[in-house]
Amino acid sequence: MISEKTISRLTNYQTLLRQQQSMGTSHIFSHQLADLARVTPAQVRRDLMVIGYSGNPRTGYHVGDLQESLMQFFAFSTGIPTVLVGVGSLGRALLSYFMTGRSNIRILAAFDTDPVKTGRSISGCRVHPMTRLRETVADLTVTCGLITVPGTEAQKVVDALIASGIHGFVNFAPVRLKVPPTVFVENLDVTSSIEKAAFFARSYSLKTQEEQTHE
Amino acid sequence: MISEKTISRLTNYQTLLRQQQSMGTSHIFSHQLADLARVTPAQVRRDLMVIGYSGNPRTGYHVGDLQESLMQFFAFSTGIPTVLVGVGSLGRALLSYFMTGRSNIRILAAFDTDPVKTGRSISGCRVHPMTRLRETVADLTVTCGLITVPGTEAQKVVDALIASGIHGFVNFAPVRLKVPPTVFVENLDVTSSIEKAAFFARSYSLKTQEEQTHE
DNA sequence: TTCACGCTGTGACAAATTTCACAGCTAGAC
DNA sequence: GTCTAGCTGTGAAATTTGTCACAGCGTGAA
Ligand SMILES: NC(=O)c1ccc[n+]([C@@H]2O[C@H](COP(=O)([O-])OP(=O)(O)OC[C@H]3O[C@@H](n4cnc5c(N)ncnc54)[C@H](O)[C@@H]3O)[C@@H](O)[C@H]2O)c1
Ligand SMILES: NC(=O)c1ccc[n+]([C@@H]2O[C@H](COP(=O)([O-])OP(=O)(O)OC[C@H]3O[C@@H](n4cnc5c(N)ncnc54)[C@H](O)[C@@H]3O)[C@@H](O)[C@H]2O)c1
Repeated sequence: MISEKTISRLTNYQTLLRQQQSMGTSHIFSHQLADLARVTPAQVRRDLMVIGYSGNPRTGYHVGDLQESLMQFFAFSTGIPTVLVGVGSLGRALLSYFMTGRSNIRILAAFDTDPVKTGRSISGCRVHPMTRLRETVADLTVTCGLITVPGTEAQKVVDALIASGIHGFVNFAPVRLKVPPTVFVENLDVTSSIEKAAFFARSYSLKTQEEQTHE
Repeated sequence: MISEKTISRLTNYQTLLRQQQSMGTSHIFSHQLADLARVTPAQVRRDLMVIGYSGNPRTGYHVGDLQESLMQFFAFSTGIPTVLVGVGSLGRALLSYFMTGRSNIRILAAFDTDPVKTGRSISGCRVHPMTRLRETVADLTVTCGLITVPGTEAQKVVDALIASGIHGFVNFAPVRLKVPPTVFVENLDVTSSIEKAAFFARSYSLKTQEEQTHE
């Protein structure tokens, strides 16, 4: 079994490699990739073991080949098909970002209960009423659902999407969803992240003050 | 030293306890809180050790007292003062969400380089030009900076905020920032999270198919 | 051709994190 | 008062995650 952390780092390497390739880098050493990703060289080498790509002791990793191996490992060569539920302020921000495709993520359709929002397109993405979820999703082989509805609605929305056959979610609502073990949920709780940053900010800034006092 | 994971869970407990209290719950057992947070009861008890609050074997934890202890541990009784840099589509979504304060997070000011956006208020938050960053932040004792500028700009923005004395950041740009060890950065990379969810979605759905075949 | 340098791949080790399991306690029953 | 069921707090074990360190290899130099 392969850990979440490893997957996160591997997707990060993918992004960094794409950048490097566009800058004309043809080969890269583990310590260089490590610097970019802010991890140790040993970590990079260990992570790359799991995808089975081998580098060369003298020239390092071939950027193009490594990208190819990563692509194959993730099997996302044609982009990641997703749907978004909840076309509020956050939903619209995500649509405007991902519909002007700078990434390999494709938002194929959006859904909302509000009749004011349905029937038209936002940032080039069609917004459907929730009643049409099942039939629309069935046609699309969607890999991942983006949940941007209020917290109170999130559970029923995810239940409906699971019933339509989706196994992966990114949940922006500040609630822990209840899902079967065959479904993966990545929670992106902005509030929680700010609280975390604030906690460490305080503790780091206290540490800094102490050190200054001791000198 | 206390780990990031523990802090994340503790902030989550805080949110859940707030909800429980508003529902009239006066006491809660570790296994109940664990169910809500989707962790094990032992995990809850171990986490609560670090804040020094003790429960009662017969009645569990007193919701009000525990919240009080958490408040004191995090020292955020007056809310978390933040500033936001980059009033684009994502920045505006965050402003509209946090300025209609449902949480303890306060966005005290926003900044942008675009003269079209500066000088006015968005969702009740004043948007300043970047040139006024230093003086404005100096007046405010800000704990956390929210970075919602394009990836290419993120490093210079964070450098400027660090120079103004901010030690904590939530970074939405898809780049790894370079910061001194006295500064904490929480990266919220939406693209990366979707890729992660898509990877596990696929592997879970393959597993499901296999099991069905084996039967 | 031979050598030496500096990298990769990986077994072994170390650290961090989670879970186990149980002593000790406490409120209610009787 | 005494007993007991079922919780908490916490050492110790287990598991997960990251690092070390070095054998082995490929390349360019001589
Ligand atoms: N906006 C932010 O920056 C921000 C920040 C942190 C967290 N969040 C979270 O993200 C979620 C969305 O936030 P928002 O600010 O976009 O809210 P919003 O109120 O602007 O939008 C919510 C949208 O969901 C739709 N909706 C409601 N119930 C629905 C249902 N059952 N099915 C389908 N659609 C439904 C509404 O019609 C609306 O368009 C919330 O859970 C919020 O807590 C948002
Ligand atoms: N919008 C989304 O849903 C989304 C999703 C994933 C990631 N992101 C990331 O979040 C960031 C912002 O995204 P966005 O969609 O809001 O972009 P945007 O282009 O809509 O907004 C960026 C804002 O930053 C301002 N800006 C540019 N350079 C600046 C500087 N040096 N100092 C201060 N302000 C500056 C611009 O004027 C603009 O208002 C980007 O890094 C993007 O990759 C956004």
